[in-house]
Amino acid sequence: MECLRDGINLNWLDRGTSEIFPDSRDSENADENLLQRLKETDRPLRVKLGIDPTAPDIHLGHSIAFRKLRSFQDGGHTAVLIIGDFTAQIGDPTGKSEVRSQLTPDKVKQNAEDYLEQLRPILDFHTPGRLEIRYNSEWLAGLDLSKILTLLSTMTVGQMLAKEGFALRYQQENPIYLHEFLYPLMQGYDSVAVSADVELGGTDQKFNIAVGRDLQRYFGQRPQFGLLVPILLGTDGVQKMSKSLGNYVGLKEDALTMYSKLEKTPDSILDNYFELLTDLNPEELPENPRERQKKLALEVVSQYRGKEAALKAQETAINLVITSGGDTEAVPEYSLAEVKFPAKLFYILNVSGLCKSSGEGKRQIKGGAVRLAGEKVSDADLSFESATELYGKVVRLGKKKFVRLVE
RNA sequence: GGGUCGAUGCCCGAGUGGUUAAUGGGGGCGGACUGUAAAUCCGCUGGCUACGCCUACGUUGGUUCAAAUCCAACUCGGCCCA
Repeated sequence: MECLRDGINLNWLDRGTSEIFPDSRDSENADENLLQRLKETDRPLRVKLGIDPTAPDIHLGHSIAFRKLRSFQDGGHTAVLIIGDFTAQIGDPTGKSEVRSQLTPDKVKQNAEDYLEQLRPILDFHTPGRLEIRYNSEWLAGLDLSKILTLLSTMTVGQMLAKEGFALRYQQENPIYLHEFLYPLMQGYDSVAVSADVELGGTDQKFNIAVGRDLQRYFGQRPQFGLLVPILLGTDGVQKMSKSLGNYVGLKEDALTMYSKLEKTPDSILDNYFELLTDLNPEELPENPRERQKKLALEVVSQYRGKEAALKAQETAINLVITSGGDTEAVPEYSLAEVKFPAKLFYILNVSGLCKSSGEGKRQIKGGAVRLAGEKVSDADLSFESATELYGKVVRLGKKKFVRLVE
């Protein structure tokens, strides 16, 4: 992924790419063949990627598009990050999406900063000209009604209803609000506002990106290319990765947590994860599925937390299983300072975050899931008189959740 | 605006006056097995430091000894008509 003009090496373009459109691979026409366009261009292309500042943390699922964006950066192009502070108020109707809470400008700003912070390991923030950050309220907030009507008049209801999400909801007789129709148009207008040459997005963004092309054409611009990346499946291997489903790996999680989640990646999606989340050559991966899981976990954690932390997480993870808490160094700590004694164990399970509630804590003990300093606890009402007797001990829930109790 | 149907626990979905946090499925969590996987089997699946006390079937009132179940108004949705 070297140079701009004689960029012979464009292999990165296809890795983990789900679809590029328009897609005429044999064409010499740079308007319908992105590869051709990349070879011909005499200036950095403007590669747009929109982010939604409603969710403060991002996970590996989001990382795919950003990784692709990084590839463009490394190829000498300009990443144009659009922070959808304005569109966030409407909510992308892609997916189920319901009423969105209105975010205050401050909140949006803070989310955006958090977001950018998490992207540091992925994107090139330093090389001049490689990154441009824009807020779409800049051009959307000031649109007047006549302009909005112009936007609206470029599409028909039939076209809107062709969008997968809408079609489904319409068919299932679920409500579709009129303002939701505006979302694709606003996102499309973003492309006009920043003169995008390429827009990246998940496959679920195809419609919106296509609208961008239409609008650019309408406003006399050269239409952008759409480059779609797959939606990453969650660690359950079935549903898409999402925080609300709990099958995610967050970009700002600690090394051990990330490692623990990744090392149990289901076999069925392991190859997929390697392709989308790493740059490793499939040929060079270990044969043994268990070793592959470890390799994946190590590799991905290294990207975000550094190699050293990743290796340490791996070591800790292995030790934890073997010794049930022998090497406790990397285990998250929980301070008992706030706990009032005498205290029940199920209460500690709750406040330390191991369980969602005291009730769950009690149930887990009954179910034989809880160990204290390696010993299985069977008394659901086990209580402790003082904190000192617990200092340094590791509480374990199930196989992979640990907390070390400290002063 | 009119008519009509609907709103149940994370999700779907039973229940239509009376033990009981409320059948069942999914999902989730835990146990066995294993490769800390998949498949399979089993258990758990409102909250509270808890022999008891709270809060729950769209909202608010009402009828009743008793209501998720009956009544009224309201809110929100679907469909049909305009």
